[in-house]
Amino acid sequence: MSHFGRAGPPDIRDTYSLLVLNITFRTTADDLFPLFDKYGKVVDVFIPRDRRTGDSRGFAFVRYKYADEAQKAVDKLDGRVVDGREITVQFAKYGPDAERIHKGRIEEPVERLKGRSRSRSPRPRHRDDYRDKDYRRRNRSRSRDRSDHERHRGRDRDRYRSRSRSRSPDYRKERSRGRYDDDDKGRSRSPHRSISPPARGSISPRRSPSPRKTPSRSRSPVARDEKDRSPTPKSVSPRGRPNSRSPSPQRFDADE
DNA sequence: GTTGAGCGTT
Repeated sequence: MSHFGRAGPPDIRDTYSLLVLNITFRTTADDLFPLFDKYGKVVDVFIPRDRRTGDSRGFAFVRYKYADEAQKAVDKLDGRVVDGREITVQFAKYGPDAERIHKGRIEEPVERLKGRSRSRSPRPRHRDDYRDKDYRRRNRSRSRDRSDHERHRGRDRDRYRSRSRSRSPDYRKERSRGRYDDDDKGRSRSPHRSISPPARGSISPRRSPSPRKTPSRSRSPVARDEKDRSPTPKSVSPRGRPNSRSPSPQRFDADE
């Protein structure tokens, strides 16, 4: 596939990694290999792609055997138009294992800085607030696994939702906190109001299309008690049958 | 089918 028939990094002992950016999404390692191999000995060419879709991310890693050749390739291929797109070739700053890289060369792993190496350079936010870009950046840094439930669909809607959740409560606190607070309090303190569904302001994480048919069992035992007791008060005898229908007979013991 | 700043896999 992307690799030369190998699965994983071949040998990064003395290789120089080059980062190729701005490449087309259709460009594959096979297309870059001959291009980079012309300027030096290319050990391996890897193009990070999505694990689900399998699409290229738009950048590739070209590993050279010698730094001089890599430098030459950078100087020659940097700015070269590939597949109708100007690619950007530069030395990789970070290694696959977050190891220290000196001039694109992967140096020996440093135990002391290993934990700290994770902290990448704090790149300034270029765009104002791109949702798609943001999720990609975060996922790449934190988790490689990202959901594709909404990749190119419902950007406005998603953005709104995200904003609402992302926004700190303080933001709306100044605005609707007073009103909501009052409402919440009145709703919470009012015993006559059983359970009130979240009108708005609170979105349920998951909606159950098929509600349970037995809410009285674990919902409100008191209601059941009252119901049972009403029609058949004799049935429930605290003395005759201490624990036959009582949901919590321990109470009696505890009470005593 | 879409996109475009960035740093990687058995």
